[in-house]
Order: sequence, then structure tokens, then C-alpha cells
Amino acid sequence: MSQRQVDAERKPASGSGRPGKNGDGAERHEAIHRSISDAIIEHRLKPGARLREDALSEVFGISRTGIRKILQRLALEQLVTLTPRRGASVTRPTAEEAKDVFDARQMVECGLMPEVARRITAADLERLRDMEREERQALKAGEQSSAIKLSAAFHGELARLSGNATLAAFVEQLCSRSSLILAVYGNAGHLGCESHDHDALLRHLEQGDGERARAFMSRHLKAIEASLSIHEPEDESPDLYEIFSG
Amino acid sequence: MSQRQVDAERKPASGSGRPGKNGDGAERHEAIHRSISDAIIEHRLKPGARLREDALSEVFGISRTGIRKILQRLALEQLVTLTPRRGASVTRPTAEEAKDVFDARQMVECGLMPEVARRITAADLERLRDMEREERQALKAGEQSSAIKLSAAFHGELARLSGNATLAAFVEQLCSRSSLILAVYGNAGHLGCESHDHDALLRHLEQGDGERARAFMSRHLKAIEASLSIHEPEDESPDLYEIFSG
DNA sequence: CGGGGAAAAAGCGTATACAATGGGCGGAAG
DNA sequence: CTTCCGCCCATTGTATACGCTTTTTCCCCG
Repeated sequence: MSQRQVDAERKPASGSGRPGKNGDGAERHEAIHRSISDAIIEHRLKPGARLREDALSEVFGISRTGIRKILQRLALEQLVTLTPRRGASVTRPTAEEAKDVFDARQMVECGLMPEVARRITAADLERLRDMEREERQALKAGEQSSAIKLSAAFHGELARLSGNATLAAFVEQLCSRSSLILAVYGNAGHLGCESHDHDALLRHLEQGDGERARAFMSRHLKAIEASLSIHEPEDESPDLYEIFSG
Repeated sequence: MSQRQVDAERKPASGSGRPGKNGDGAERHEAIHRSISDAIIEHRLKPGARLREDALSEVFGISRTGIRKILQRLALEQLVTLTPRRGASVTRPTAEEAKDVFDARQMVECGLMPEVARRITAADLERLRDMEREERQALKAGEQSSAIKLSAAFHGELARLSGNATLAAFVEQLCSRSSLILAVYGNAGHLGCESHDHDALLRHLEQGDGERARAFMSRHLKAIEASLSIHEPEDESPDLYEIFSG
């Protein structure tokens, strides 16, 4: 019916922008993946939201085959949950998963700080300061969505500076999941990362003080985790015996 | 022994083989994934080996669609490399990737040891000892393939005892990639893990000495990495300018 | 008026068909 | 004899069609 179609990435007059015919598929898939991924990270798609294949294929103008591929990838990145015959939905992290993710971040991101402090260059610092500034501006403008995404990007970029691509990719994934966790357990109005924290962290890195950066990152992550209100989700199968036997 | 079901005889040449016939597909896909995964980890499929889709689809008796799905998952796990229009091949890790993987293992596996030491139970110890025994037997019997797989499984199981599913999955992936790295850079006759190491590690864990277990794991991993002969692979695109301008 | 069952509809899983691209091989020319 | 160019085939990328399962809605009966 409605023929709304979203160009995940507008390419200016480079070949035909027609979805049916040409167009390099790999890039397009990548763009669609990022598009959905961003929507999830920015909380424009909330945990539990169902992602029907037909709808997505219509929106992005490709067939269900491509959508399925992207959905599978998102599932492996733990951003969507694929239940066997009920399709895809945005993952709703459990309290346990939340703890695991933050413990993992604690271990990996903190462990990376000394190496980052050793390798960081002036250009890197400048880029990170730009990102931090952008994040703060978004926050001030009330655009929580952008701020969340930028914060995750900041942490990811930091990890990439360690030079270890494997760990950087892992951190990036953890940050995406953290964004999901914030969507479920975060208190409104209290965004995960305080901008001042990022600024202070950069100062420690600038001074090459890896140990202090590590300690600060540890506190930073602990603060985020502590700001969560971990309420067990509505118990799907309450233990009636326990409830009524008391 | 994993259930390998290569139903090659499942060719529906007769009309009875309706395409809609729906046995439980999820389990089958899982089994095929494990089958290919094991073959790679056990070095029965060597790095660089090409994995053609229709060949696989014929071998496993499912259509290319399912094979593609599995191949994509393997690609995200970094076990196979998917080059855009040339299909899939077993990943040939670069020296840099090898370093990244071992650095990551150093950070995560060692970092996990204290928690593992805290949580390990007698039953866990027994199971791990069984695994270690099996591994040693395989090694003694000259079945390097099995030994490699069992060694990876040992490390993975250990990580799982930390209670952190996210980190455990990551470690498992790293171990798989390590197996690939051994295939490329390992010296013949010198398997990655010495069985005695695993035994000693278990003793430390049994005593609840997390710090010693961590230190031991660190040495263990360093030993494996040191046993590799990292030779840059034949340079695919030699820099002719550099060669001839000097 | 509420609950349960049946039928229809909607959505997912799988296979197959078709198109496009890249590589391999052969022929021709230098 | 070697090298380059062009054509054909092999193999992947994408779409579509079809069956099956699950869910939802509606109607009938209690």
C-alpha cells in the first residue's frame, strides 16, 4: 500500500539509485545494517519491538532474502533476537546479560587503557575531543538518541586505538549492547556516560598515564552500571507456590 | 563424538521429495555448522581451502540457502572469509591477527581465572580432568586433529565456569581462531597446548589460588604463542617501488 | 456474557529459478 | 613462443514462489 521507501544511504547520482536493478549490493546491505543498527542503538526501536521481514523488505526496497541476511547478522551481534517461527525482535537484555556485559567491559576496556595511553597521538586526541564535544552538544540539545550513539562510538574509537582489531570489535559490540541495556534498565534523564568523565579520561590519556586512565575507566563504568535500576522483568512464570505458601 | 549426518543419499530425484518438507531445520543447521566448524578446527579443512556453496549443499543435502546462512555465520566467527564474488574459503589468519588473538586471550582468559577459581566445584574439576585425559589420550594416539579440538574445548569450558556467558562465548571464538592460527604458523609435531600445563592449571584452580592460576595461564598462552613461527606469508602484492627504487 | 474452538490470515522457512560477474581457457597476432 | 584479448562457463547474488506453523479473530455454545 504505502510505498514509503527509505534510502539507507543516498548516493548522489552514482549510477542508478533504483533498488531493483543495479547498485552494489554489498554496500547497500552494509548501509541497511547500519541503518537498523543505529535505530536500535538510538532507541528509536525499543527492546521488544518486532521486526517483520516483509515490512523491512518493503521499507528498504530489497527482497526478504537480503533482509534475512542482515537480521541474522544483527542476531549474532545480539542486537536482535531471532525466535524460531516468530521472527525477529529487538533484544531485551536480561539482568544477567547486563551484568555480564558490564563485567566484560570492565575487564576489556580497562585492560586496554594502558596500551591506548602508550599509543595515542595528538591527532587521535583531537578527534576524540571532537567526538566528545559533539556528544556534549547533542546532550545539551536534548537529543538523547544521538548522545547515546555518540557515547558508544567514543568508547569504540578509544578501543580501536589499542591497535587490537579483535578486541576493538568486541568492545564495539559490548557498547551496542550497553545501549540496549540502558534502554531497558536506564533511568530516564540520566544518560549513561557523563561527558565530564570522557573529558577527564582524555586528560589522563594525554598525559600518558595509563594506570590512572584504567582506574578512571573502571570508575566510569561502575558509575554507569550503578545508575541502572535493575528490576527483574515481569516474571513470566511466577512461582505461585512460593507466593501463596507463605 | 559429534553426530555427523552427511545425508548424501537424500537426493530427491523422485517426485516424492517435496520442497516444503519440513523436518526440524534449526537443529540440522546447527549440526551442519558444527560439522564444518569442527572440520576447520581439526585442520581437516586447511586455511585457504575453498568452500563452494553447491558442493556443500550437495554434501549436506540442503539447498544453497541454508548453506549460505551457515557460511555467513562462520564468516562472522572469523572461521571463513567471504570475498565478494568469489565465495567462501577457510580464513588464513595474518600475523597481525594472530597477535591480536593471543593478546586478547591473554587479557580475557587470564582475567577470568580468579573468578573461575572462586566458582569451580568438584564436579567441574572432575569434568575438566576427564577432558584433559581425553585430550592427552588423543595426543598419545597421534590424533592431532582431535587433540586440537579438545584443547580448544578445554579452554572454552574453563571460561564458561566464570559464569559470564558473553566472555565465555568470546573466548570460545578466540580458541577457534587460535586453532586456525596453529594451522598456519604452528610447527608440525608441536601442538599448541602441553597437556601437563592443563593439569597444573587445574591443580591451582583446585586449591582456589586464582592468582597463581592467572599467572600460569599467562605463561601457558605465552608459551603457545612463542612456539609459533610467524613468517610473513608470501607477499601477495610486493611493493615494487620499494624494491626497485632503493 | 464469557470461553473455547475452528477457520482464516499472516508471517517465517526453504527451495528453486534467473541474472550478473569474474575467471579460466583458447585462439590469434606479434 | 609468448602475450594479449575475447568469449564461455562456473559460481555467486538476488528475487520469488510455496508450504507450514502460529496467531488471531470470530462465531457458537455453555
